[in-house]
Amino acid sequence: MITMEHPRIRDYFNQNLEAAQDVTPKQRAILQASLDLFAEKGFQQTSTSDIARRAGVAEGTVYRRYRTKEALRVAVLAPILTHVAPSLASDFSNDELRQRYSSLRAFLTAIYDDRVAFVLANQREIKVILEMVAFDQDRRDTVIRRVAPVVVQQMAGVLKQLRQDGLLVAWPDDLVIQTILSMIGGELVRTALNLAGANRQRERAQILEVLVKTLTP
Amino acid sequence: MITMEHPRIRDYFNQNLEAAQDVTPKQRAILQASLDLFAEKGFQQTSTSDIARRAGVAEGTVYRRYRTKEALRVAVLAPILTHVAPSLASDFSNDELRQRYSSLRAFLTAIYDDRVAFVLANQREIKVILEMVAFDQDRRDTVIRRVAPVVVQQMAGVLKQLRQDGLLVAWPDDLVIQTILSMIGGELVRTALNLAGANRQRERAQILEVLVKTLTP
DNA sequence: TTAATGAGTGAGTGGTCACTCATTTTAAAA
DNA sequence: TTTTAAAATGAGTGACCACTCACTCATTAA
Repeated sequence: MITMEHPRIRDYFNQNLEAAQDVTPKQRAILQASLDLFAEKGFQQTSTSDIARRAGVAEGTVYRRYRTKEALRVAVLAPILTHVAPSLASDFSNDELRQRYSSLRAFLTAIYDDRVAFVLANQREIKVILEMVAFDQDRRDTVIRRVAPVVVQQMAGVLKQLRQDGLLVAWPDDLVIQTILSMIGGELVRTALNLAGANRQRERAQILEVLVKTLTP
Repeated sequence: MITMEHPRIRDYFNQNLEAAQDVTPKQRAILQASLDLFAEKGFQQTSTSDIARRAGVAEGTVYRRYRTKEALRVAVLAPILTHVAPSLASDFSNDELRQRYSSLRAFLTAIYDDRVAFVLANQREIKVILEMVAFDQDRRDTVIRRVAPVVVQQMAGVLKQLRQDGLLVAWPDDLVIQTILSMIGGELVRTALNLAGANRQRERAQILEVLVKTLTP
């Protein structure tokens, strides 16, 4: 289901913060306010006094822990990129799950719903990451080198099995993954641009139809 | 060919400026310098004194025609969005061109090469537009409502003919276009992320193979 | 009870920036 | 040549912003 509940980065982020006992309540408020404001207005458009006001804190308090505004951004995004995001990546190599993907359609449906729900549930956080990464090739490389292998590895197992069962074309894994993610990404962009029609279910069925046709041997 | 020459937005932009006789040379220099600097450093990071210096003009001159920096940004991007970009959209409804797309593969190859070349040749200008649109839903809607119909209309003619000739699946135009653009977009993202392998030609062939398989009846 | 610690404070600082305006330059009209 | 209107100038201005620092105060150790 597209509308199913999905783990929100924000929740993991907060749990992560509460688990860290060296972070005071005010510092936690600062990190949460930063994440919110960066997502709402963008990093540049957010002033440190904005953050202090939203966190209910003096501006100096912001600078007690974080030497610069940029360091604050890193402090907000680093845990998301290192702990939170990977732990949210669906574990397709999980044996139990692998059983369920007895057909190509079932597998594609699962991935589609999972990824769409994940992105929709975490739009704001993803936006902040994209903003940081957009004009910085080095950071782009860092992020992608952390995420890409996980994605490929997660999917490799299922793809192999589907191929053995004669349910999947004999294309290289890279190409299959790129095809799936391109179609899902295209749909998400369409949604972000408000081009999606009223009937989400119908569009979902169409996209899945395209993918099934494309990836059937 | 991916490496073929492609019209650059910048060139059309300059031609557009020279055609407008009510724009003084200094005002033209200001618009050109703005586009360059916005693309190089981003809008926020570009100061009006930067623009004046680059244009070889006093800062007051910048404000003679444009009352705010934001108005200057609009003045730079408006012609690109209204005149330049549409005139650069490949005219697939052109009769001569339609003759050439006698096969689905020929059509897809043409679109792929055209769009990839266009984006690569105009990365900087596209970046400026994306930057403006990223945190502003209204502007996003404005831009998309100007661009989307053109794209759909341009392609509708060829798609109809291909379908009549039995060369294209009987899916709705929207879905076909979304599929094509998703795969091309995916490849561009892959390139932007430095994930593309050394062999561009091979990847191009693979993507086209996927699209041909997907869109053949 | 006193001393030490460190999180928190907020007025302050230097610097930058978007924007203004009194003045000068330019060039076309008279 | 003189007049005139528009274009251009650039020093100036107030607002804002990232960041600092001298100080407060609650908590904990001695």
